[in-house]
Amino acid sequence: VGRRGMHQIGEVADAVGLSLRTIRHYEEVGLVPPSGRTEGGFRLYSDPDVDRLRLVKQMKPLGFTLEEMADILGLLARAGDDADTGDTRDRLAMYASLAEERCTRLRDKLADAQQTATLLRRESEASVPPVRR
Amino acid sequence: VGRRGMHQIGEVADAVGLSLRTIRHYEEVGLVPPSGRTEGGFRLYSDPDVDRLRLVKQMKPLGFTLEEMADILGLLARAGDDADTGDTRDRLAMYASLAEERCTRLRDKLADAQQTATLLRRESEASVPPVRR
DNA sequence: CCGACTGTCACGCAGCGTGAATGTAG
DNA sequence: TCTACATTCACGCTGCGTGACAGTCG
Repeated sequence: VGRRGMHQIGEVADAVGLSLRTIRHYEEVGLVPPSGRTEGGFRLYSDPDVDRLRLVKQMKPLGFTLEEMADILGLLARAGDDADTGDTRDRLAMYASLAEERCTRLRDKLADAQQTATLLRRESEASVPPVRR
Repeated sequence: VGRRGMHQIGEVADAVGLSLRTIRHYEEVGLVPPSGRTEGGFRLYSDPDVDRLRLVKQMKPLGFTLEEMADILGLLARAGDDADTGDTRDRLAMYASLAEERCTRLRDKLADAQQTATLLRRESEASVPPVRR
């Protein structure tokens, strides 16, 4: 645990479950920039930064691009800060609908995956097993 | 429906739900080669070919590489044809285990996805709605 | 001063999407 | 002959993995 509640990348990677490369990549594309750096150039992440990374990780299965996620994080931030033309809410609602669709597609994929897993298991155990004993 | 129970790519794409590009790509990498061609060079897929494509599509959520899938399809074919050193079964069993693991990971992802979707929906409907009327 | 950690390039890779220009089927 | 469908390049893109080489922290 670094000074002033700031954490360096390795620590964050362990905590959140993302690779160093991924976290660095998220900075490159402006998705989750560290809120600080040490004199020598080490990235320093605040607790909110870490939360942000966690949210991104959670959001990943929805299949949004990193750019879209950045957009969403922005909207979420502005959604509380008032100054909503309502536009913010509208766009969030669109993303929410999209997310719901992706969820059902994910469910379908899970069903396919399970079917396939079952098939593989069955084929791997078929007609040979009579353990011969 | 083409002659002799053979189907051309567009038909197959519609039936299976894969893009032309994807189907062609699967041939490029040797995953699902069409079992024939017309004089002029049009790909012709037999019904078993189509089943193969369907299986691949079903298997996709498991996250195997195209190469691994080709391997698996080969094993499945040899699993019935006898001549099993038992090796075929063993490898299938390994893939089955892998598949089962991937399934639980998929379930986790689905859970994350749903959580996120719920969050987005809530944020998009929070505290503003008093439709002002 | 050493070892663990981190930094920046920069290339590689899978799995297609997306034209462009051309040929085939019927 | 016309038109819908198909063919082969071949480059583009996302999201990192994977070194290589060098500097920083404690």
